[in-house]
Amino acid sequence: MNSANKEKKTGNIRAKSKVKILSAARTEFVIQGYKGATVQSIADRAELPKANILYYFKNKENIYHAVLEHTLEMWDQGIGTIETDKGPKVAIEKFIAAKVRMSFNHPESSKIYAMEIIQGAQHLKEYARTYQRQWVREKAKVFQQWIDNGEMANVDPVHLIFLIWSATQHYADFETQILTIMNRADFEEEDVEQVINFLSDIILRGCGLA
Amino acid sequence: MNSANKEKKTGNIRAKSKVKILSAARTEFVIQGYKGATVQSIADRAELPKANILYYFKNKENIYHAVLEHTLEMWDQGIGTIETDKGPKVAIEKFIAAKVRMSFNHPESSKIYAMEIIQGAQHLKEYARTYQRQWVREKAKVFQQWIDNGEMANVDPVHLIFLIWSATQHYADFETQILTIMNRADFEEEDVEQVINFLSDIILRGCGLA
DNA sequence: ACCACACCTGACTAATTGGTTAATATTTTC
DNA sequence: GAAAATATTAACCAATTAGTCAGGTGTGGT
Repeated sequence: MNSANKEKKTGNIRAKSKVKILSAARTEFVIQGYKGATVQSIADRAELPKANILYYFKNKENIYHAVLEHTLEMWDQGIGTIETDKGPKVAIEKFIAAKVRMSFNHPESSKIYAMEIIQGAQHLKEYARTYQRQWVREKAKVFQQWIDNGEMANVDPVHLIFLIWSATQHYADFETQILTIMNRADFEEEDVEQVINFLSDIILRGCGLA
Repeated sequence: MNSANKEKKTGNIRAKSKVKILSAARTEFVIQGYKGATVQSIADRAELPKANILYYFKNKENIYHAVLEHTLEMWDQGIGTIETDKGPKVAIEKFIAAKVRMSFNHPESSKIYAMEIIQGAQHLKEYARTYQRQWVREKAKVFQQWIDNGEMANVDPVHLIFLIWSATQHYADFETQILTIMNRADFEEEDVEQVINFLSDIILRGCGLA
């Protein structure tokens, strides 16, 4: 038996447990914060004994790192690439739509990430930080070309990315406040589309792309 | 001597200590989170013995509540009122400017508030939550009238408020990320004006007010 | 059957931390 | 300047919690 097969078999139960633990951990870290979330509370939520958690993850920080990494992976997969070959309007529209859907479908990941940044990104490795710098610069360069070609209004591309970023992320991070203000218990499917339409509408017009 | 004078005198040292403690606490709560910030770490930052902290504030939760309350007061004072008597353009411009300045001048307050909301607003009293609902509804009503009068584009007023809120708040909460992306150590005075101009420009145009 | 290895977990420990207390010092008031 | 009120602080305690460990149980391969 080669090592790939072995991994697949013996890793099965391992993988399942890890997923369960990480899911519980994500929730606990959001609600209680890094220090406030206890290994015991994660264990309780995952319905596993505490020692079992620490069998799969060396320590609490390791769990947190795994949660963070998962978030970054998902972010990269979901919105890492912007479709730039059909012009600014499609690019912005699709970017907004993808990011809004991410916010509504995975609010916890967004929240974890937000808290990490707010607290100074102490756990984020250097490469994760500079990676984003590269990402933004790359996209900004494309926007700048569109501006130079007169395909969209002359707005600072970097700040435009911040704007889209913040406006979309807001629906995940400030979920609680938004629901309170809208006097609702939960978001519904049509809310997602409404937000996408609203943001696309106003931001496209703001970019002279109406 | 009347009680006002008495308060003024005996409250002097008390007030000074409290300010020092709250300032230290604010920083600690931002960096470490509620559970992560220890009374000792607050004491160290305030350069006071721990027991002295607990002489002025019954317990840790009390300190946190005081920090939160101070934040809400400042928010209300700085941006509680929108100047609505000069039409939508001035109203939006001034609101954006006030909120951006708040973000750049008091990022820690914004961060504390953001973390509180992200974690489910567990410490926010009911009145604080519903107060904001009233606030948003009131402002939204004004926007709606402008829309009905054809003074601005037909955009959902509530989501417009969310948009301005998030875009401005972002510069406080995601300070770390933004500085990294812009490859800067700190913000400067001209950054504030640039952000105000950028956001006013794009949002006003988005609202058909260019 | 049996071996090797992965998986599981109750019980324990050392360190941290919120909060108390009681004794001392300083300031205010008259 | 003495009494009263306020402020200060070291020492202590009970509770919580991250992480260890030793002794299990299951399981797949031969």
